[in-house]
Amino acid sequence: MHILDIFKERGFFAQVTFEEELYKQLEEPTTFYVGFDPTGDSLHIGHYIPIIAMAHMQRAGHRPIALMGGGTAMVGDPSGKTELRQMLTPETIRHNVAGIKKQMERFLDFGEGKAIIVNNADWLLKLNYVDFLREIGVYFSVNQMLTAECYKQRLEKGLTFFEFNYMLMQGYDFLELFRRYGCRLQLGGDDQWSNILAGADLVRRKEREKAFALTCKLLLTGDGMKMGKTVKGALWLDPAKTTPYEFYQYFRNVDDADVEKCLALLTFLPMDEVRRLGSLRDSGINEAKRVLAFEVTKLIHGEEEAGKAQQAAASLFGGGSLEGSVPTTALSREELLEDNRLTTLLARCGLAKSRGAARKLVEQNAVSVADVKITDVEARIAEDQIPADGLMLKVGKKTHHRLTLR
RNA sequence: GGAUGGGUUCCCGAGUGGCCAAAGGGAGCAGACUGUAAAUCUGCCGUCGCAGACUUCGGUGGUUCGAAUCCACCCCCAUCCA
Repeated sequence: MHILDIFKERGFFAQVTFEEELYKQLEEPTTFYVGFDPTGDSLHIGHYIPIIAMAHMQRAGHRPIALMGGGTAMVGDPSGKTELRQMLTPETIRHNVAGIKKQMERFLDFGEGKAIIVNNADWLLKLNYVDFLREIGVYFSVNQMLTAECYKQRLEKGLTFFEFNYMLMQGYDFLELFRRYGCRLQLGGDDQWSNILAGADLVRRKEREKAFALTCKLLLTGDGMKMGKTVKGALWLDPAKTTPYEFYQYFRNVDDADVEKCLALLTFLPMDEVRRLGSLRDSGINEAKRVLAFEVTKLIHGEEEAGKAQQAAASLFGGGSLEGSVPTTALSREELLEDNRLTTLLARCGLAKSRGAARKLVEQNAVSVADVKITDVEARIAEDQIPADGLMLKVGKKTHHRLTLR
């Protein structure tokens, strides 16, 4: 099956240039790239679709380049956000790149010549302003740029020249990658369409060579919101930032309407299976959600962690003995003796932001200790109430936490 | 550089001297209902907290018993003109 048809079938496809030509191009091994902002040392679920797309491409015999935007991060993409980015130090970028690469290795084979990882700071920071304008600037029409969707929105709110240049920088990346590695395709989220187009156009004009742009649908919830936001912020791929259990739970709880879409985009399950699971209705769709949560967690954290998360979820929600991995906080005896009020413990375990917040949760009937609802804000937990395998704290219906003594 | 209109709590957006921690909506959290879903209804929703205290309305100073609200200067944004 042609890779573009796979993309279409699984719902990746958003926009593409020269579709016919690209079909032909992709019949032979092609080098392509996806850009990532190394603004943090972990990827989150928003980065995940392009990564999966890269993996599909690599499986189809193409060579991916993961471009770290160490240079472009110094300007910041104006599409979407209004704030200026923080300037990153080279050390931070190196640290972040290392972290991100590690996560990508689960999906991409970085073996000899199979995939490339580069940082655009290597060429962008060396650029000379006048040379750049003369070489690259001449190929950009301001009139045309202003009609780009990403700038149109900003024209209402204000756009600095500083940010306006972002598109040229990203365009230049494509040109540079074409020159260095013969890269002919840039892939990205649909919000990157204008920027990607700029690069493909630049290669075509400057080098008179074929270059293509392809964007993937963004991971949106049924009501058009960006997916992957949780109480704690983004849904991270780093287990230290978002535990496998939390990760699993996020997908276990997606909207019915989003299940099939997520299965197609986020897993490698065959489409027949995806369609079967997606067609389940009412409580039957819970099976689909379990599969979705397990598969995605497996891809990111490995089968073992996914299994543990699934077990934990099953026992917590289905009753029965507790197995698997539930977030746990270990307290020393001294800490417990110091202040054993339930509200304090909830705050310590991160189940509430503060004692005040914990108090409110208790008042609202949200807290259970070892499956017993606690309504007394002054409740205390004695040492002998904590079994060896830990005391289960529950906030709301879905947040479980284990408290143990060291 | 000039003229005009603006900058309010996570977001949108009311508020023009005390009744303002600040309407309303959204988001978020919790409760009920459910299928660990959605929709709906209810409560919470600046910070810490038992009470109560403390900090916010672009910034800095000022007027006043009292300022998000009045004055001065400054910074930022939008629109139009140069």
